[in-house]
Amino acid sequence: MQHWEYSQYYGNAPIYARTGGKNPIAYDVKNHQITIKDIARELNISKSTVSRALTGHPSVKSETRKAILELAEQLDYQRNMMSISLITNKSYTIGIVVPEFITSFFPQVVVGAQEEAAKAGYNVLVSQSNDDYATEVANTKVMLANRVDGIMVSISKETRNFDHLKIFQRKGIPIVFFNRVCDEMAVPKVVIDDYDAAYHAVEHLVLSGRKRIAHLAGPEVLAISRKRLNGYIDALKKHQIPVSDDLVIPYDLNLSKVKIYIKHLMGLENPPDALFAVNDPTAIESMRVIKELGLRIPEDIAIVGFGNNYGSDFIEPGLTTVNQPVKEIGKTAMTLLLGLIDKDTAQWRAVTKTLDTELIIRGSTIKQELPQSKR
Amino acid sequence: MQHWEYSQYYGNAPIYARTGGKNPIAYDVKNHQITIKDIARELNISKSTVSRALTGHPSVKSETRKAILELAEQLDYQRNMMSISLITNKSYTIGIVVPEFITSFFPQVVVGAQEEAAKAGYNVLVSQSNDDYATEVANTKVMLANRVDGIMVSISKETRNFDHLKIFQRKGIPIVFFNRVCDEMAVPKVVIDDYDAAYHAVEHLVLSGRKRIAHLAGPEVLAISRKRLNGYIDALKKHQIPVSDDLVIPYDLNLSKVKIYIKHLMGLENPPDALFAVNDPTAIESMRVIKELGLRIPEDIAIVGFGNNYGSDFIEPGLTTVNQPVKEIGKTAMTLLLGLIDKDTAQWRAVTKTLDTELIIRGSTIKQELPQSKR
DNA sequence: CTGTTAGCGCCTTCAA
DNA sequence: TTGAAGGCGCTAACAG
Repeated sequence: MQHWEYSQYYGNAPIYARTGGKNPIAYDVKNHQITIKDIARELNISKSTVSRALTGHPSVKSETRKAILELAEQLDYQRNMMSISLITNKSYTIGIVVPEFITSFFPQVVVGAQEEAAKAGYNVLVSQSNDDYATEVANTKVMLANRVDGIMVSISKETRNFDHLKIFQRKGIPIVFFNRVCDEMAVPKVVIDDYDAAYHAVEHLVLSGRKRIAHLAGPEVLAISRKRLNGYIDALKKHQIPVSDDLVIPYDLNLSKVKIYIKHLMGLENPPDALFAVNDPTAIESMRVIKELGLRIPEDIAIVGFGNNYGSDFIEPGLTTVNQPVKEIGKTAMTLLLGLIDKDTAQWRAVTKTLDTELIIRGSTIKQELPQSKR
Repeated sequence: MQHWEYSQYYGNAPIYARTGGKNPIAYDVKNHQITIKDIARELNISKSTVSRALTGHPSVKSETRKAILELAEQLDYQRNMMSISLITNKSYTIGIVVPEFITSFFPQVVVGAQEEAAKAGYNVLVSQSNDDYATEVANTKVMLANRVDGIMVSISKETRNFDHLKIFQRKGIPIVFFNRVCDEMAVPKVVIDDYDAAYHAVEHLVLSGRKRIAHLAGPEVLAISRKRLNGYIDALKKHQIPVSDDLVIPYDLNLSKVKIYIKHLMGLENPPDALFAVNDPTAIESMRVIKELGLRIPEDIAIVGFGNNYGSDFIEPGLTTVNQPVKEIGKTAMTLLLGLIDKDTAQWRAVTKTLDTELIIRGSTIKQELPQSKR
């Protein structure tokens, strides 16, 4: 039996040394991962046989195979993925491009996507753009340079030109959009039914007796904003409530501006009795400002958000909002993406998966007995 | 390593077909990244010359160089990092191991680290363990298999055995711990002064007149928990307040158990008049339960959290908590880590960087006029 | 069943 | 200033 030992000096370069063999060998561990060559040399057989044994090829004498596998385990051999990548021209890496990492939404999507990717042996490279177009472009270049096998994208609020993403299409690298999608590209998308969710959210306000419902709308560039706006409009129309331009505020998702808009709205001669905010952070910030103005929620004004983000349950009153299956979005997008890799581009189908949402009703629209709803 | 500028054609479709040359060539874009070989063949010169020109080696006739660079730009040549990795035995990838991705803390740390890594041309591979030991071990194996050049680690709450991390040390792959560090490993660490921060947080409670201060303490395995506990104890001692075992609740960071503990505490014959929670999510959940019990914050019981997480400013009342420089933690850890890469292990120094914290006082400890403090 | 050879894309001697 | 050859670690095709 051979005997291997590690030197215990943490400060010094750890030496991987073998004693007692016919040819005592010493691997400087730093910069020397065990290779097939090492195993072949040690057992005095050819590299190809070692490779075959390690890859499970049947044509290896069981005796030889056993010796190889044993030694490999002993030496803690790990196949160098770089060479594989070089051969297959694949990186086994998926890029994920998101606009931000501050709210819990995108991190959670990434977690879902990650788990799916891991199952298939893929790694995930995440980049966030701070909702900045130039950064997004730079990030996608990095993805390209890293030869990602596919990308999952949610665009920044500034992105109007999609050339940096079309490059991927051209190179045959599959793209899947999620959440904030690009309408002009015919690629798979994972979304929720923003229109429908918004419609129901606003209808909920109407049915609870509100007549003047304001909307803090997101940037028009984002399909997601347009759809939510349309849902808002159609819900009002359906219930014969006039859509007033005064009450629809276009806004760029910059939270620091919410205060201005809310003060403006509440200062109107005929202020709104409800607010539908394009997302939860906006809704939450609105609530803060409204409370600062000394108004009561939901008595003076009801609030509905969108996203069921972290915090929307413990703010007071609890925020009525649209829940979306966050992890599921990540998983679905990744599954779609992995399905496209290694497939001929001719077979790509621009499917759009629409996941279900659910309106979660809390104290910001309906006065509740408890300080807030149970979880 | 030399830098190579890429073409900036955003608007035009970079076409991988060149017309008008003596041998018009067209590359099937799918699965055919432009290589040095392509350029050499096209210009009818040797591959080595092309390589030299692209890497900025001076010994290339300026005429030849120009032709090469031009064609490279035209064809949008991008050096294949895999071959470089194969040669240098480096992946230009840093692994980051975190316990969770739900609260904003770790995502923000990752963003900070990412930015630093990108500057140095490194990519970042993130894995989260869901605070599960087995997952953490599996994730580190993935890091290893991917030949990361270094790892940044914050351990899970279950991790008591560090063999999976010591492997990196042995292989000469640098490690830097942050936030939740491992005391028994002599490697660089980035932390905040948990003891000091806890001390001041508790002292703040004492100075505001509280006498019976409870503590929901984190798992003893985590140094971070022990330090916060010690800060708590010493602050009490300093002010001649007896430390009562009844008021120190050991808890495993599982939020669903908070309710039990709070009910227990508030049901005591002599209930606490203040609570120091080991982190913000715990503090926030405690506030929820306390409000459910019909008690007032801060009149009946004051609350202090730790972390200044997302949400601690808009919960009501605002949560007094310890702010930590989140992005800075990521940046610092990454800088330390990058400094170790390519250095001889003998030169590694187990420095510990301690970043400054700040106690943010809000309505959960001091009654405030406004619904909550301004941002 | 096993060994030899070639090649993935790139860089780096060595030679011209 | 340029070209040819070798090698990074691995797999696959082709011989034995």
